[in-house]
Amino acid sequence: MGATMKDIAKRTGLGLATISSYLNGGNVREKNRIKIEEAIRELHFEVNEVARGLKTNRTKTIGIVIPELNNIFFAEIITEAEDILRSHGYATMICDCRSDTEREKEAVDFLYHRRVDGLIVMPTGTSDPGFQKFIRAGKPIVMIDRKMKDVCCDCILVDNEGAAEDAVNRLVRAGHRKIGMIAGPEDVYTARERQRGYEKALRENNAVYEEGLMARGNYTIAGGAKAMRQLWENNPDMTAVFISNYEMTVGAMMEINDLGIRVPDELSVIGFDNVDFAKASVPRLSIVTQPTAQIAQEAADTLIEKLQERDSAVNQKEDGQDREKTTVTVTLKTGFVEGCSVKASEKVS
Amino acid sequence: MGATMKDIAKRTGLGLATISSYLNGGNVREKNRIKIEEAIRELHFEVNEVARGLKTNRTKTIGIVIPELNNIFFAEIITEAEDILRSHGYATMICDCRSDTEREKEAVDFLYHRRVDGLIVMPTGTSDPGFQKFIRAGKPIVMIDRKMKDVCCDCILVDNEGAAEDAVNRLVRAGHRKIGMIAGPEDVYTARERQRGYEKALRENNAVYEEGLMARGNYTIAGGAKAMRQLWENNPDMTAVFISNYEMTVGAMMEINDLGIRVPDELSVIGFDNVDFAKASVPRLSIVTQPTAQIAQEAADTLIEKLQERDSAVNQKEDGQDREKTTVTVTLKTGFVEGCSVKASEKVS
DNA sequence: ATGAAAGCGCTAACAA
DNA sequence: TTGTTAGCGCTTTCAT
Repeated sequence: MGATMKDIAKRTGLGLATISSYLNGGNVREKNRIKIEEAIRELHFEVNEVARGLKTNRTKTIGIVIPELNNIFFAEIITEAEDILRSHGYATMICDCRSDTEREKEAVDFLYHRRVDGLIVMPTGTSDPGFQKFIRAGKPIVMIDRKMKDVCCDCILVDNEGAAEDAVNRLVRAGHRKIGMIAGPEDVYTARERQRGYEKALRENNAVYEEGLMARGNYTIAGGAKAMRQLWENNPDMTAVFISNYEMTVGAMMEINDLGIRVPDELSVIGFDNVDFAKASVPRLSIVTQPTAQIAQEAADTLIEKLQERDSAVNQKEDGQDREKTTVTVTLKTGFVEGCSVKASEKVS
Repeated sequence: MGATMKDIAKRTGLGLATISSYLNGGNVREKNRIKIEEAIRELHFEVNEVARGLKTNRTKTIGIVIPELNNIFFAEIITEAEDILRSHGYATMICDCRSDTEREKEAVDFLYHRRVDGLIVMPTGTSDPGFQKFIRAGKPIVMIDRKMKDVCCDCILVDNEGAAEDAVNRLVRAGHRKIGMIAGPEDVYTARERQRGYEKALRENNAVYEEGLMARGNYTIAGGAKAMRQLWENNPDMTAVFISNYEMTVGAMMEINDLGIRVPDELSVIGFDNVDFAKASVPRLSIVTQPTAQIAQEAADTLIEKLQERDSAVNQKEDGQDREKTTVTVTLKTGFVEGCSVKASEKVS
């Protein structure tokens, strides 16, 4: 179908090696360069990356495994990361595992068969779905958003604990004492972190911490709605609530509307992620924001760096052993967008 | 690094063809099957899909080109499609071209080099970014959401005109006469279709159609906000508005809140896409919904079918020529989710 | 700077 | 059913 290097060689009367050299930025006599370029144009030649991949044992492809593509937070990161990787010549194979550990395993396996050069992952569960295979094969992994005990790799995290702490502190500073939280599932890393921040803020401010002030929402819209209702019914004296992810923020707002709760007069609210939603809410929501673009940039950069390290290590085999597995963990700061959903309570401490 | 078929052959004392046959579901003597499976397990053998792809000229990979991954409508479709394709053994390479025709060209080229077997695309512009190359190579393309004159391929569309018409009709039936529309960019297929539906509904109902009642919002949040303000300022007697995509719906709602417009008392609103946002709005928005899962299913099915057709055509070469390029265009119905954002006006016709 | 030739891991004739 | 062999399109020594 398409022309191959052989065709170019024949057409130009040159050898295969010369064509290859030309294609890979090697030195070629001016005269030949022109001939080659002409032939390429006339024969519509395009490098076959598959063949190249077979030979070099590098597919120039990165696998991405995420819990949900259909989720703005993840989607924003992936968009950025894909863009950066592609600009470096890397294709990305995205696998959405629907927050299911079984599917996650399949996805990792799938990508392994496809011989991707590296992985960017947001692990769903707490146990390794097969990352070790990649590590053993010397293929770098960058973990995003969540950390994992038994897998040794680079991590790009967000200061979830700090974010939650800061949010709750803002409520405390506004004079609130009975502050509820809608937390995520216990088995999710970020959820635990955010919960810890909430508890820390309360402790340090000598505010009340009661079991009943924390409801779990499972990181879903429906979960957020249910948790909100539960909190509202069980805590008539609660004056503020901190919601710890986007989906639950949406769900909670739905429920708040249904219950006819006036924000911020009856209840102050701080949500999470998605500035657009926050701005379109009535009243505008105050929210914690995550640096999605930065996460993507760090992740892509880290991975590409590791990949290049590996490439050059092949050429100058000398340092084959002293390649210490130095892994980096970057923790990024969150942001805060002020809305009108927090009311200064009577007493300001 | 990993074991190859050769290793398995050596280990079992069998020939390469036998191993290959086993791997591809051929018949192998029970005794040998066991030996092979044992060797595979012990050597941790995994098929190298890259090598297989080189040989068969099939990468079992589908390219997806979309304007924005970071957009719920697209993301929902992609998630579904990826899932279906993967379950059929196809990997997907997603390229987000940021609604930029230049990037779109690059993406199509990129995927061509990667030798993907087929394409699912939502074209950004109106001219071919390189699809012909795929068609010429016999690689199927399925176009989603938008249609394109000069490219002959299967299309999965949505009845945009009907959707808009229906929405506006609802407003008319509720007694509205001065109905505004926030339309999308003129060069986007769906935008034109939706606008046509709006105009048709007005015409058929003898309602007023004035230039000033239509504002263009560019399919973005900011655009939607600006268009809303413009409509509101120029049409003091407008009692209802139809917003023709999700982002603009969000933007319009922000502006409505900022302007202090009471919905639906002062203004009735019908938005587009994203049920979650609609439900979380105050009041709950009435919206047009698109069948994202169905779109994905149709697209994936159509593509897979074409792919299989092509595969079997290779084996039974007889019908090489009578492979008519029969292309299908499916148009799916939209849905409507009733909220509380439409008020019955005084006079009901 | 260029050419010849070997081989990456697999599939697919063709033989046996 | 199984083994042998020849490539798929590229990169990469090793000569020249």
